Amino acid sequence: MPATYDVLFARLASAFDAVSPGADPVLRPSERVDYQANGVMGVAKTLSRPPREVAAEIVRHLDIADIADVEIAGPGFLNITLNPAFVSSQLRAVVNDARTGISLSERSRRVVIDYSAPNVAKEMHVGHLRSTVIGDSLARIYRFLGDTVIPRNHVGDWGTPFGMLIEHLLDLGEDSAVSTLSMGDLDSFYRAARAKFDADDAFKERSRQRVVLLQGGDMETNRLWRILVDQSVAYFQEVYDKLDVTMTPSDVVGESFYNPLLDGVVHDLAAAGLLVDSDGAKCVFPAGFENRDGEPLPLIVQKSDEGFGYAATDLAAVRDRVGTLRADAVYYVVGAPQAQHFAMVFATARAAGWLPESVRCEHIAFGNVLGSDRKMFKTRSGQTVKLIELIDEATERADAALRQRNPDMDIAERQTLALSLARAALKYADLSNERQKDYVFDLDRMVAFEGDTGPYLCYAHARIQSILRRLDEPVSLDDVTFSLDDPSARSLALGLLRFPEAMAATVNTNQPHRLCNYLFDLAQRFTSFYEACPVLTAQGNERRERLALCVGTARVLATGLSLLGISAPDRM
RNA sequence: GCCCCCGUAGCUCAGCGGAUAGAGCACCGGCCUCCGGAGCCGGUGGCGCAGGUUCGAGUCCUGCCGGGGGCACCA
Repeated sequence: MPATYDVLFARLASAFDAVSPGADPVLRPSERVDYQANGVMGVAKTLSRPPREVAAEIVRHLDIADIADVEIAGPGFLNITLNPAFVSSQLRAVVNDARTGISLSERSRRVVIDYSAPNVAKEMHVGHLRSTVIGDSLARIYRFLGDTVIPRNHVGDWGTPFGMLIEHLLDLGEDSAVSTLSMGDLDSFYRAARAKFDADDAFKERSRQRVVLLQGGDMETNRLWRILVDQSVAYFQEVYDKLDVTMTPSDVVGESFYNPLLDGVVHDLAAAGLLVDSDGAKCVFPAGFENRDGEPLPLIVQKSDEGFGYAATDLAAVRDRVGTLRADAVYYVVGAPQAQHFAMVFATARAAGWLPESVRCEHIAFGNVLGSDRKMFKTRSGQTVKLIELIDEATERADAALRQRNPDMDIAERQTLALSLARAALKYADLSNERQKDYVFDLDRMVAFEGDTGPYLCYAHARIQSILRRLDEPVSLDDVTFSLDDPSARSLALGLLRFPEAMAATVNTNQPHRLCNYLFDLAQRFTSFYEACPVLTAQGNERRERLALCVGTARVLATGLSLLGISAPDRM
C-alpha cells in the first residue's frame, strides 16, 4: 500500500516536473489544510516569473482531482485537502494492514549497530543508558523495515586493567570471585583491585606481569580472564533483560576479538603508505585534523611501547564489519565526545580503501545525561548511578502510582506492570529528546502518567484496549468506510496516515525522537477523538468507523512503541 | 588558540528554508446522568545578541556573548 504522502508527492512531482524539470514540490504537512506544497516560489524564482502564475500552471498539469482538492494560497502555496473517499480508502488499507502502512525496505540491507558497550568487571551505569536504549531502538526499527541487523556489543574486555583484575581474582579465590561477580557487585570487585594496585607495589608488579602473560596468550591466564568476561556478560544480560533490550550474549564482540587483526591493520596501513612514525608511535595523519598548535593531528595506531591504541581496534572493527560481515551500513551509537575520534577513524578507513563510498558509516552521537543541576547525573554522594538501580527506582515509583490508582489490582500483575511502565518511562524519556543534545534526567517527570511520557502513551493504548474488550461481537474492518464527520475523527485519521512519514524522518536521521513526537501527537489526537466521539454507544456505520479508528490507533501505538523498545500493556 | 555540539515560554522540550513559532509541566478558567478524569476544552507566557544570504530565516552564513565537549601515545 503506497503511503499517502508518497502518493501525493508523486502526483505533485510530475506536475512540477512539467513546468520545471526536477523541481522539488517541497510537500509538507500543514496546519491550515492537510498538506501544502511550498516549492512553487522556488520554481518561480528560477523561471523569473510571478509565483501565482507559476502555481496556476503547475495546477493545470496536476492530475490529482481523484484524491485531493488543491488551491493556490498566499504568495504561491499549494494548499491540499484530501478527498474524503481517498482518506477513507487509505485508512481502510491501514487498519487492515498488520504493518499499519509501513512497507519493507526495497532492498534488505545488512546493518551493523554498535551499541551499549559496557566494560568487563565494571558496573553498567547511567552513562550506558543512552547508547543502549538508542541503539536498541534503531536495531528494532531496522529489523522492522526488513534489514538484517547485526548488533555489536563492543565491550571493554582488554587492556592493562585486566592484569590487576586477574590478580585480584586469584587473591580472592576463583569461587569467591565468581560469587561476588555473579551477584552483580562488579564495582566493589573493581575498586578493591584498583585499591590494591595503587597501594601495594608487589601487587602492582604481579599485575604487570599478568598483563604480559595475558597478551602473550598464556593458557591459564586466558582461562582466568575468560571467567571475568563470562561473569560480566552474564550480569550485563540481566540488565538487558530487565530493561527489555534485545542485545544477547552472542552479540558481544569485545575489543579482544580484534587482537589477532591488529598486526594486519598496521601492516596494511604501512603498505598503503599511510603510516608515519612520529615520536616512536605509528600514526596516520588524516587530512583536515589539527592539534592545538595547528599541526597535523595523529591517529595513533600503535603506541611507542608497541601497544595498540583503540584506534587500531576501531580500524580492525571497520574492516571486519565491512569485509567479513559485508555491512551496507555501520552505525556507532557512542557519545558525542568521540566525534573527532570516529571522524578520524572513518577518514583513515576510507583512505585505506577499507570503507567504500557505498557503505554508510556513521557515528550516532548523543549528549550527556544531566542532573537537575545541569551537571553530569550523579547520586547525592557523587557516585555514578547504576543502571540496575535506576530501573528499580523507576519501577518502585511506577508501582506506587499504580497502587494509588488501582488499590484492588492483583499484586503480581501490578508488579509486572510497574516494570513495564518503568521501562516505558526510562526509554521514552531518553529517546524523546533530540539525540545529540544533553538532557536533564528527572525521574519524577518521566514516570508521571500525565504529559509527554511513556506511561501516558501506554495509557492511551490501554484505554483503547478497554473499549475493544467490551465488544461482544466481532468487527469486520475489511469493507469499512470512513465519513469522518467529526473534526477530531478526521484529525485522528490524518494522524494515522502520517505514520510512514514519521518513520521515514526517524530512519533518515537515526533520530528516534521523531517517532516519539509522532506517537505523542497521535495519542493526543486520539484522546480528543475519544472525548468527542463515543464509540460503543454509536450505531451502524458510525460505530464501525469509530471502532476501526480505535483498532488502527491501538495498532500504530503498539507498533511505534515496540520500535522504541516499549511494550504497551492492554490494561494498567 | 583551533575544532565540534548547544542557547526557543518560569521549568523540560519539539519545530524537514515557508503563512499567525508548537507541546508537556506549572499557573488561571471551564468540562463527569456517557466507552478508564492517568483525560478533554480554553487562557497567560518565548526564538542569546548583531549583521548577512533569501521572495521568505528559530532553521543557512559571519561575528560576538553564554554553556558543554574535543585537541599525541587511557579507552
